[in-house]
Amino acid sequence: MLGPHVPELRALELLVLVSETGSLSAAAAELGITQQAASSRLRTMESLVGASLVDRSRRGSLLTPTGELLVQWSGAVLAAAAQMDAGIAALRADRRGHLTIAASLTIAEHLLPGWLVALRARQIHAGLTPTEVTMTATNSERVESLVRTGEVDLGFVEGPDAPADLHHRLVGTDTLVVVVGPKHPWVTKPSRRVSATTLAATPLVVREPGSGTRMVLDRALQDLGTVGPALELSSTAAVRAAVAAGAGPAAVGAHAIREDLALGRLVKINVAGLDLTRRLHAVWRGGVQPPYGAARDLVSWAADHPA
Amino acid sequence: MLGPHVPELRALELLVLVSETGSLSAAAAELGITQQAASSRLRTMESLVGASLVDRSRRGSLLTPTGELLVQWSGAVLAAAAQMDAGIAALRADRRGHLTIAASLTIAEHLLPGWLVALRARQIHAGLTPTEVTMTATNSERVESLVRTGEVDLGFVEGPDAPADLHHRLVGTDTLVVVVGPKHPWVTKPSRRVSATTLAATPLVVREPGSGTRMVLDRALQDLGTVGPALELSSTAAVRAAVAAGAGPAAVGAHAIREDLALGRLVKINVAGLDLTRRLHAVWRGGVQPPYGAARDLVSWAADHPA
DNA sequence: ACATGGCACAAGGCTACCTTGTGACCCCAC
DNA sequence: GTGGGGTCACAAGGTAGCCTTGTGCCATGT
Repeated sequence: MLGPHVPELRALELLVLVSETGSLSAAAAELGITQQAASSRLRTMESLVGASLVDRSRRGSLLTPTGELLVQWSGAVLAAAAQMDAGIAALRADRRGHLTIAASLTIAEHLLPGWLVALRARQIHAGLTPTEVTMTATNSERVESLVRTGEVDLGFVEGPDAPADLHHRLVGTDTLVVVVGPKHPWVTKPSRRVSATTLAATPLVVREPGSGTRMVLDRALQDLGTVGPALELSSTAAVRAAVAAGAGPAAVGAHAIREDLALGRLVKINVAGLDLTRRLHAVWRGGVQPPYGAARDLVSWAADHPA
Repeated sequence: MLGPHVPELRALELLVLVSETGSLSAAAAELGITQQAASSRLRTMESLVGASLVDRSRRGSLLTPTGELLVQWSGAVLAAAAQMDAGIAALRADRRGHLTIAASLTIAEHLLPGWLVALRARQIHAGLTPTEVTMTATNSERVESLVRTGEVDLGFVEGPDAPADLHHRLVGTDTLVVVVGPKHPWVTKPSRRVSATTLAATPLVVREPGSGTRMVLDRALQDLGTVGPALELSSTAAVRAAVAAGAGPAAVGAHAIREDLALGRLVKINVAGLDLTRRLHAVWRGGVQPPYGAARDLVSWAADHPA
């Protein structure tokens, strides 16, 4: 829950613009509002935070140290918001004549928005008009089929290997982590370590077949003889909740549960000798190179900037 | 600049709460507003984003896939906002009877808010009432003096070494990066590499004396015979702007210029054989252990969770 | 001296939000 | 079957916040 002293995004944006332009009226002009509106918005923000943020003078405005601090913090918030903006823009974009992408949920959530922001920034920096991108988020299996049928220009999938019949390029890897609820018996094991065979013999909370996470897990356990799942759910959030409630162990992407681990809602279990590496690939049809200029840029940026 | 389709923080928060509680009215209750207000807020958010985010049913509400995606993105935005909230709370807190902290600017900006959020979460998780923290952000020199005079309970400083006459504990390290503007002659050097002596013989854009960044730089260059600075500025933002405009090279913390590097506003230069490591220390007066329970928790959490 | 640029104050209108009141619907328990 | 608890939507009304227009002041610079 957010306290009552946090300004809204638009107010933070204004403060950052004031810091960059050194003037209230210039910042207002950038936002397309009047100077008076900016002045008042800033005032309410100052009374909200409880400190003066801007030193107004007759020839411009300079931030106070507190203001600078807030600008830094706003930077992080607005960077995340910019990623969301890119994601929303991709969800909204008109589907014709633009670059269409399908991505697995993990990639759509955590990686793709950042890539889109970077692509856009680079295009603007190069004097181009930014490409409009349309994004579909679905599981890896369906992403591959969308690429095969040509419904999208470019796909991003996750799984143990690259798909065989599509051109691809590795754009990242991550590793699944095995977690249990805080009251699970494994929590008391020495160094919280269990063997791969123990894991394979335990009913797990898993994602639906066709998801990259599920494929990696099935592949890792296939030689150990699997037992049926305890529960099969179609979103990571549902898996997290089920595991926290004690439904059984699960293997999930590390970033999705960082906060749960810190708060003790979930506990990480070490599993010896099990390869839970998930490979993230860009995939496309046709030539060896990704199709368009923008798609090519996006793929090479992604490949060069692992998470 | 943020597009017009990004909801405000409160709206995002509502969506996350709906996702967690599975009910519009429950989410509304948590926020202290009526169910109708929540319903309308959600509606405007949906028309803003241009997609339906929640499937309303007679017994609860479930997010659509798009809604889930937005929740994930909101997670990043709200996490950053929570850090800002913690920071603002520390700026606002009443100074008596609470834990008072002074921190160098870098730490106050990038690290401390996260630590405060974690401390608060752990205290709540342990059933304690969270400690109110008061924070002052200033340069390392003044932080040390505030700790010495007892005006604050705990300090966080950065510099080449730990301060000699205070108890301390290492809570992180980072490395300064040498950058120049995109049109600087060094950009064309092979592998963008210059020698330490070349750097020492060049007038630099520096922070004011007393800042940790400055101390690290002075210390690293002291045996090479320094030339006077090109410009002396009292904030990292000012340094970044000056360097980008071509005022000369500067050494700055890596995280502060990540975006500038990606956009090509600044270019990183490799300097051979120069130790620009900055050590981040918690410092306190009195016993070998940090004073209070909360302060001790904070320090050990910080030490155990490097950035 | 006068234009320019920067900010604050004041008044007015509009919009958007929130609250109260109400209705429809479903599930469950009795 | 029927009433109670729960969910959400619709409607009406008030309020408050925000934005715009209009104005004044002051410093700088030409």
